[in-house]
Amino acid sequence: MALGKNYDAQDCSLARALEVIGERWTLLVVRDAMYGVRRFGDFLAHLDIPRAVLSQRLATLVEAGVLDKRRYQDSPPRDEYVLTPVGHELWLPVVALAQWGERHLSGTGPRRVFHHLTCGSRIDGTARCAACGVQVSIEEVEVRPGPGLKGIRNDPVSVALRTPHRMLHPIP
Amino acid sequence: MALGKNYDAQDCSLARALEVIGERWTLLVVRDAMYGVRRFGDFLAHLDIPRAVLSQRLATLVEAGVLDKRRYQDSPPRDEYVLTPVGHELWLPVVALAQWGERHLSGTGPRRVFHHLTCGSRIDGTARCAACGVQVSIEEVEVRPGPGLKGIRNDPVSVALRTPHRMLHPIP
DNA sequence: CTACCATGGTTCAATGAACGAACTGAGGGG
DNA sequence: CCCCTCAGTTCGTTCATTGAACCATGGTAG
Repeated sequence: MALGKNYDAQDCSLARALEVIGERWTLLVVRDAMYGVRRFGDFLAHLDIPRAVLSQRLATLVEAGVLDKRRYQDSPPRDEYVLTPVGHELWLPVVALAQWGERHLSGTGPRRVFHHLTCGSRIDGTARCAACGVQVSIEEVEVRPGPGLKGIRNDPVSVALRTPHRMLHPIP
Repeated sequence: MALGKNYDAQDCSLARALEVIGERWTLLVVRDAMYGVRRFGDFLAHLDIPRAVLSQRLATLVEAGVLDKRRYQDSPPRDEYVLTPVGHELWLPVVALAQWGERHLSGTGPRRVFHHLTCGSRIDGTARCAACGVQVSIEEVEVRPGPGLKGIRNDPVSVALRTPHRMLHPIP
C-alpha cells in the first residue's frame, strides 16, 4: 500500500508517531535494525523492498532521530544505520504489535521468541520478563527461532536468525 | 500515504499485524473506535479522511475481526462499528505507540491522558497503572484532555473528548 | 593501466492507492 | 411532494510504490 505521510488534522501523539513509523515498510526496517541489521544491502535482501523506497525510508528515520547513519570504514567509504536511544524505545510498541499479530493472525505459533538474556525466560507483549517480572529493555534481549518459523528465506539475515541472536548486535 | 497491503515475503508476526493495521488511516480508525466512535459519519468528521478510504478500511477491519458491524436501529436502518475483543487487545500497541510519539515527537506535552477508572492514577506506555501496578485493560480506562491539547477541532467527537470520557463508551 | 566486481545509491516508466468532489439510494419529516 | 440525513459508491486527478536499468566510488586481479 501507499501511505500518505501526514495526518495534519489530527492533534494526537499517535498521529505524530504514525507520521514517522506509519509509512509502508518503515516498521519492518526498524524491526530489522533491532535484530542488528545495519547495511543497506542487508536490509534490501531481507525485506525484498525496492531500493528507492528503502533509501527514502532510511533517510526519514535518520531525520526523525530513530536511526543514526555513521561511517564505519573509510576505504572504501561505507556507512551503517544504527538505532538511536529513541529507536530503542520503539521496542515496546514493536513487541506489543508482534505479539498481537502472533496471537490473532498467525496460524502456526510464534515465529520468533524473545528471551531475557540474564535469566533465559520469555518476554511478553509488555516487554516484561515472565520470570523476573521486570521491564526488559531491548539491550537485554535475545531472539530465538520459534516453532512457527518456516525458514524459507536464504538471505544472510534470515540465515543468521536461525540461531539465537542478541538484539542490536550486528548481523551478519 | 499509501501503503501497499502485503508483506508476502516476510515470515513474521509483525508483518502479519501490519497487513491488517498498517495501512494508512487504519490505526487512527482503531483509536477512534477505542474512544467510542461508532458511526460512519463520526469517523469521517473526526478523521478528515476520504469517504471511500474510510469505507474500505472499516471493511478490512471487520473482515479481520477487529471491528464488528451491527445494526443498532431498523428504521431507518443504521449500522455501527464496535471493537471486538481482538480489537480491545490492540490497546497495548496503541498506548505504547502513542506514548512514544508523545515523548519524542510532540513539543507540547501530552494531548490526552489515560487514567485508571478505579483509582484515578495515570496509565503508562505498558498499559500499567502507576499506582496499582497492575495491567489495565481498555474497559477500565478513562481519557482526559491533557495540557498539550490544542482543541481546534469542532466535530462532535473532538467536542465530547474535551471532557473526561470512558473508553469504548459511545460518542457522542 | 585496464577490466571487472561490490556496495550503495539515483532515475524513470508503469502501476496502483489516496484524494476530494459529485452522485446514489434508502428512509424519514414537514 | 420536496427536502434532509446518513452511508455509502463512482470517478478523474494526484501522488506513492514497484522494479528494472543506470551511475558512482573505490577496490582488486591480470
